[in-house]
Amino acid sequence: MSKYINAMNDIFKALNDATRREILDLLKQKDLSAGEIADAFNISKPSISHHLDILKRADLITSEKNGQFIIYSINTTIMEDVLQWILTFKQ
Amino acid sequence: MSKYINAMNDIFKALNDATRREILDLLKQKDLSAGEIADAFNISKPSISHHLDILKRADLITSEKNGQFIIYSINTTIMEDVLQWILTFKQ
DNA sequence: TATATATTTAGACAAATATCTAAATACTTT
DNA sequence: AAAGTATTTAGATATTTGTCTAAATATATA
Repeated sequence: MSKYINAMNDIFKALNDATRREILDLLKQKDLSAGEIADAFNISKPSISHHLDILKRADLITSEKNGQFIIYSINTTIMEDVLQWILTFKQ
Repeated sequence: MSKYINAMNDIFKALNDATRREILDLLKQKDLSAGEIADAFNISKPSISHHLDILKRADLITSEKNGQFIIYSINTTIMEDVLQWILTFKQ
């Protein structure tokens, strides 16, 4: 099993959850702390933390510590892999 | 919850499995019967049938009965929804 | 009509997933 | 140093998922 296939697995797994897709939609607009992200959902902070971990493992987001906050940012370049796969279906 | 979001859920759920993505890759090349698809994998026919059902519910494939065979075809138009969503991440 | 072939449905089960609460870690402020 | 804030880790649990075998359904052929 190639690294490419593992990456695709991680990406599709990460995208297979409405909450995680919404998190990406939020981060598309601006960087946010874990707490700010959690505040946007009726889900506990530990659960959001877990979702962030899955997105991070898929390389869809990155994080940077800023004092006591952890700021999450979207990594749009990884979407290119999915985009390319999708494009193979265009005729 | 909108119909759009349900559709996206079904699509991402369907794509979140390497076997199902491979089935789509096969059907990209040509229409195949359920048996021909099953022959391409080391998975039982009932399991493949279940995968086909999930792909069909997501509208990613269509099926047509031809005698005792059921021929599956890819529906590329539904990929447009995913494509559009992915494209919102391009800067 | 009986038998063979193609596919799905039903039911079971182990593994993966999303969620929670409680506790731990790390940083900031008083 | 103690208390407060931000976040994650740990552990538990209910639900979902992928797989299997056995049985049912539908079509074709002898």
